[in-house]
Amino acid sequence: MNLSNTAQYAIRVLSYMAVNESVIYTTSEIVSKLNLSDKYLKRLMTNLSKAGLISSIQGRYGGYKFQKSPDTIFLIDIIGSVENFEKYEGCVLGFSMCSDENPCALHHKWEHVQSEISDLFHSVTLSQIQTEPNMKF
Amino acid sequence: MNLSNTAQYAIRVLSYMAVNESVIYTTSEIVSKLNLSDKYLKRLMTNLSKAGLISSIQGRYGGYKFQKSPDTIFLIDIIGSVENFEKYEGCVLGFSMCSDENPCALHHKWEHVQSEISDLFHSVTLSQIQTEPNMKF
DNA sequence: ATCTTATACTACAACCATGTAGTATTTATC
DNA sequence: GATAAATACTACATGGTTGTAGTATAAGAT
Repeated sequence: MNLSNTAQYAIRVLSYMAVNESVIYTTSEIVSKLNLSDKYLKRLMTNLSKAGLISSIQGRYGGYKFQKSPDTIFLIDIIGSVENFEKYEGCVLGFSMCSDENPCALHHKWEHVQSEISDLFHSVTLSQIQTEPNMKF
Repeated sequence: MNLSNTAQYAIRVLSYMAVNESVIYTTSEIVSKLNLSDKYLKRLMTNLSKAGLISSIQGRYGGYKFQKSPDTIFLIDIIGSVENFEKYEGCVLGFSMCSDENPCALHHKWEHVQSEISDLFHSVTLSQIQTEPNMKF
């Protein structure tokens, strides 16, 4: 599906935080658990805060916690907060106008798959993501 | 779905050529019909030739024609000839290992959609793409 | 007030996809 | 053989994503 690395990180981080949704997480804990770049994660967390998904607590014993309840955060909210989600919903061949009346070569074949992709991202919330023992973050 | 521009171009060009599969097409004709960059298309055509999908005819009255019959060219062949298709089939969160036993956060939700995407690209050939009067290339 | 430990900001580097420019090569026609 | 019309090749430019480095700022603990 080719989500950007940043979007993948965002989903992984928030999934991890959603396991205990009221805990305050520091970047150093997230970095050690998810094994990703420290500096890059910090920037990402700032962006997720600005997007209103989480809130930051500065200073000693600071960190990040959810600003909205995980059951109100949809995958599209996460992805949309770090990149333009439209690139995943527009015409698969890149046309700005593509419809049943004036379709691209793949329009009819692709229509059904596209709606499944969109439905999933629009309907799945953070709290609906299964947390099972063997799950990786 | 976020195919690369190059992959989108490739599908559009070959869809256009498939309408009259035995005709020799010059880059200038394709450029004028599909309205894309002349130089970039030329490089793309060279790559599609090297990939074995089309063959080039140099010199005067030259151009490009199909090397394989359009009904033997699957979408995955086209995309795979210009970029690494695995990025569309791997784990949606980017893990190199992701399975039912050791899944990522989205694994179970995504599984079904992923198989629909893969099925489509693996099963649809150029000749199966509908050519209707209002279709755009 | 000062120290410590967090996040916030800004600048820069590396890489890849995309696109442009110019030259070289090939081959049918004359 | 010379010309014309096509593809092939090489180098460079641009922009976005990803990642790194260093400094600034905030706020609790003492």
